[in-house]
Amino acid sequence: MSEQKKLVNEITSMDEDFAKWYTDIVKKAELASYSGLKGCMVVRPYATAIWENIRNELDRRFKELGHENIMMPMFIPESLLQREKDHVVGFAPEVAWVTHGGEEKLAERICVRPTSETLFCEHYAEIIHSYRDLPKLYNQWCSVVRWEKTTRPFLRTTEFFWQEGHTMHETAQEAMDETEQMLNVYADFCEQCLAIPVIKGRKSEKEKFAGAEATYTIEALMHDGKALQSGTSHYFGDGFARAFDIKFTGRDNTLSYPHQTSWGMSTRIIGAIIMTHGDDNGLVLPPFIAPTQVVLVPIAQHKEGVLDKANEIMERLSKVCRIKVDDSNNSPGWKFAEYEMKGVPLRIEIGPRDIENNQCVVVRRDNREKIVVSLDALETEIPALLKAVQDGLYEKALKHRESMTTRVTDLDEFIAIASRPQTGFIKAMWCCERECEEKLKEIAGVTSRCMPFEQEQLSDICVCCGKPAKAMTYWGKAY
RNA sequence: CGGGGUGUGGCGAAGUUUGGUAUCGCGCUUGGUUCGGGACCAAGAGGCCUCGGGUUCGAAUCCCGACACUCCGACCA
Repeated sequence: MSEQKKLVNEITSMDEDFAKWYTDIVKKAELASYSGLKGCMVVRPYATAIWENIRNELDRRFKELGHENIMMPMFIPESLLQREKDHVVGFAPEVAWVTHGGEEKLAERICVRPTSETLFCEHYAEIIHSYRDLPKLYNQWCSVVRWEKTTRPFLRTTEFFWQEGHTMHETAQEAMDETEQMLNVYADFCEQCLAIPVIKGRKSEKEKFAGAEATYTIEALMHDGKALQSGTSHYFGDGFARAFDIKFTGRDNTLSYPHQTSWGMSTRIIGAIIMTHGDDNGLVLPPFIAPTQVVLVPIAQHKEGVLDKANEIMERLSKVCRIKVDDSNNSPGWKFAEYEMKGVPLRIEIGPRDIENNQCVVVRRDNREKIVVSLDALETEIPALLKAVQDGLYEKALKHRESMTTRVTDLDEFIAIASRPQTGFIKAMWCCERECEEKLKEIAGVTSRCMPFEQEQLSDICVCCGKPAKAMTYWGKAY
């Protein structure tokens, strides 16, 4: 790729300054712009359309598994937030508070939801009375607010959009199964629809959600060798149920506490798409979620018959893909660059010469390959090429992750790998003690990403302290 | 929250050291010629120089303060 000429010179190159490259794409591809309030961004129509595609597919998958959507209030009274001790301690530092209604000072402060566990619990306490009321499988699409100190578009913003699933179950086993099932939904979605390979695993005690018994995660590796948590699923046991006094009469006619889960994926995933697939010419979108999958650029469109042909092709192809014609007065070269920057997976060029030969030129965004396609074969060729792009992106991302994953058994080597400009994933054995986790953070600057479900025995001892190891763990620098 | 950087038409910048009529490129509007990798010509429109104080005959420029963005840390799903 590096030998390819850089055609879009408005975007800073990745190697030069990755952070600037990222914000350049966010701005130039018209994904987001800043609002007047710190950390709050305008999600522009293009990014909104991407999010809608993500959302529709996830929503479909959730419902297929029996989940129902619900809409909770955005405000939480302080007393309610404080019901679960670990939870409030975890979130208090980043909560936005409402103190006034109009001019009148409120008797009790109200928090803008940073997450909605407490609201769901309050509601569940009201509606769950019998084992016959279980399970409750609820989900909501909403935005939440966390007063972050450092913000970046999509990756960390004051307000962000997400979905949060909250479920209640009769038994611990059922809840654990749900936790795992939803993590798998996220992982499959990332790999199949977004072409982002992920590592599934469990978070350490230090990294787990405030109030959870166990937190599971899918971790993706970005182009710069940093990790991004891309989705998360928690098992709560009955901790919240006890704190919120949610009880039901069981099959044996005794009172029990239900077992709970929660799981979420946010607009942060758009950041993951940018940083997994993007290149120096801009965004590269996986066809599955691209708002426009094919852009048709007419060449010499003022000439007789060209626009008619273009519209005819669009008409035909709109039955098999999301396609649009750009018949604006910009030059073809301008259009090529523009849609590359916006990451449109395929471009069709059609001009007088093509029409004469009953063909068109199709160009892939991911590898710039130019393919001459007969106009008669478009309905089969275009979907096949879209699939090829989708698969190609996944393969490329997987190869990249593998090339940046290092197995380490020695502490000095660990530190050496961690201090490279692009750390990547480090796989190493760990005793699972917090002391070693903190030490590795201090001397190598990495955090534990997860203990993967797929374990390997690299050695018998912890890479840090030399005591017996309990789990092979992924380490890295994270967003 | 600590340390650095930046803030000038829609976007990107010059001008700030040494105070003196607001500049350039891109974009935008109108008309015309173009059209297979960011076209060209001509004529136009558009600026409380981030905001608030201060110094001065005079401030984009000097001083004080605020805010925002951004990078590096810390924190943080």
